[in-house]
Amino acid sequence: MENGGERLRWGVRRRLEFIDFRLFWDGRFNRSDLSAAFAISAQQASADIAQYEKIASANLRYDRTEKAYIRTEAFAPAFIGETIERYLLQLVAIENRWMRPEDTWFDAIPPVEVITLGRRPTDPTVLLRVLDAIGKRQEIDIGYASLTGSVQPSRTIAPHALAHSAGRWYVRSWSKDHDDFRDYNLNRIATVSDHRPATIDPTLDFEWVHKINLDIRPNPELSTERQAAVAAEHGMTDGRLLRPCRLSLSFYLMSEYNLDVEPGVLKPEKQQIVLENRDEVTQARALSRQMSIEALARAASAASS
Amino acid sequence: MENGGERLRWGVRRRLEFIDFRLFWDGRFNRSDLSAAFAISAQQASADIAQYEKIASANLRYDRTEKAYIRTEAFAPAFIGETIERYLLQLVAIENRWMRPEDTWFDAIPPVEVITLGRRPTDPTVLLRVLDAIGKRQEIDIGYASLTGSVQPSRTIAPHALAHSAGRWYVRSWSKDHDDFRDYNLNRIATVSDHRPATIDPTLDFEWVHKINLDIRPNPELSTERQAAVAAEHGMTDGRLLRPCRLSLSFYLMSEYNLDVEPGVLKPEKQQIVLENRDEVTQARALSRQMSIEALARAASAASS
DNA sequence: CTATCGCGTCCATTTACTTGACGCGATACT
DNA sequence: AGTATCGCGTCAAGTAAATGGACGCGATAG
Repeated sequence: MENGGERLRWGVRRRLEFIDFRLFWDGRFNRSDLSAAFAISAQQASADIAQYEKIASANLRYDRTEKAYIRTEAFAPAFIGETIERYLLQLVAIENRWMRPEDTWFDAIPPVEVITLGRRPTDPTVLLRVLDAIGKRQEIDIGYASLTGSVQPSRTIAPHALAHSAGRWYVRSWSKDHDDFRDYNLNRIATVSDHRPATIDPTLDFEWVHKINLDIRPNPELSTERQAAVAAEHGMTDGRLLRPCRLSLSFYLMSEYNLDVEPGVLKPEKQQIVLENRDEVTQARALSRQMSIEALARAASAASS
Repeated sequence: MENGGERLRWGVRRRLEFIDFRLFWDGRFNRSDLSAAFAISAQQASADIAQYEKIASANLRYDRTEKAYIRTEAFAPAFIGETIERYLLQLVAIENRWMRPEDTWFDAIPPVEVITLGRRPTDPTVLLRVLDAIGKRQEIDIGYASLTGSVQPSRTIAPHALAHSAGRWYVRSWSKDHDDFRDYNLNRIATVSDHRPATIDPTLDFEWVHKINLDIRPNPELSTERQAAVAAEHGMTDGRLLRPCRLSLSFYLMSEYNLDVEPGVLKPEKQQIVLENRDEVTQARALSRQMSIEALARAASAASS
């Protein structure tokens, strides 16, 4: 039941996947659902259903009074397999208005509540230009939505990587105005105007290049029982979790889990994990940052001489 | 250039979308890319490319030395349109190992770094049983991974909704053991064994049913300038944001943004927004919870008499 | 300067899919 | 009752999609 035939044409396979999908999420589907979703004739839909029945006959039965195919108790996904997370993400995207329900296979959207403060959707053109600049090592002029709302006149940046944390997208870039490396919020870049070959070397971004192991442990102020629970939840071994992490990104992870707050300030429930080597991390970050700035200054003076 | 012909067969349309996709993300693609991705012949791939050129000729040109179709400056997505977020989410999913790269259209995964502590992937069977129970108003017996690692013997719950917050999935349910409504972490439900018609009324879950407006403002301890910035970032009007929210979910939102911390405890940068009506919210939540418990008790005694 | 590779295009053939028509069982209408 | 309707399944004939095979072309590698 697990493997859903390899020798099917791509299109047919997608339609059998659709059947699998609807059986999974709704427990039922129609011949007309199938023909509507793929704009195929009823006859073809019938043929596809017959095919699906050949492969996974135990998964469904037709109910004449319901006028629909109903999932059986024995149902086991034959096509969508382990890709459930994908659809869960789609639900989140739909609720956030990043995706239209028509672009998914959902019929009735399950009763899902997504709770977040949201963010601006990403502008395709901006993303494209940024990706290009990263791939081709270009510097670009961007219109950056200053946090006060107005769009600042162009700043020049040379982006070299994209990062995602806590639902936000960041562009790791060299900044011409400041002559150092910084993070720009992707969704705040309003426009990308010009592009030229980049002049700086992204490997000088030590804060990005260098990684460090975050030494994460349950908050010792929690009860022993609760500490064990936290350890289990994060898959710790021997009560600690070593999470390798770029220095510049450690900031976001620390921020997300309140690892950047002095122990004792927050109630332990608000700070279930703590960062054992917090000082080491912040110092390494500051040091790398300083080294980058100096390296950039040296590179600039070498170029001008 | 915007609309990409409606009268194409579904399969062909997907392949033109693929061309659009690869042009967008990689700036280039091959005939062999196309035939490999969809398991079609080279001839058919050629035909598809010709079709794409007919619709959006300005988007690409063939480079003989590169042996590939290259995106032009004038490129404007003709098929993938505004659904960029979808692919950004796929990148996150890939990095989190929730999705395999083969299940997406990405060739070279863009240099994306996803920073999170991760979570267990969702078990399809568990999700299916839970969704069923929600849709058919059933109560189920679950094996819940106690936080200490061991799987607790079965508890009975009657789930009635799914919620997502800060990357985690919750199942809002009535709990038989406690005779009240609680949240269960979906990824900690290890097994779902039996199911029976539910005996309780989910509308008694007042903490879920009742909504409240979270009155969110920039932290007044920030500089005026920075406050304006925060206001802009969250799309506030007149310096405040009213976010309607189920009482039970307000907990997660407050937790995510440190709205549940007393003002003054954290540095303002760690608490850029504050909840003006925090007391109102916590009181309303406690009250609703109490009302639910009493209503459930009344219902139980009425049923036994 | 020949071997190789990827593209484009001609052809005949196979397969997928459509349009059209008909019967069957379950529900809804009068 | 009877009859209209709807969704399913299927047979048959026609069309569009896709394949396998063959050939020429330009660019690159040895």
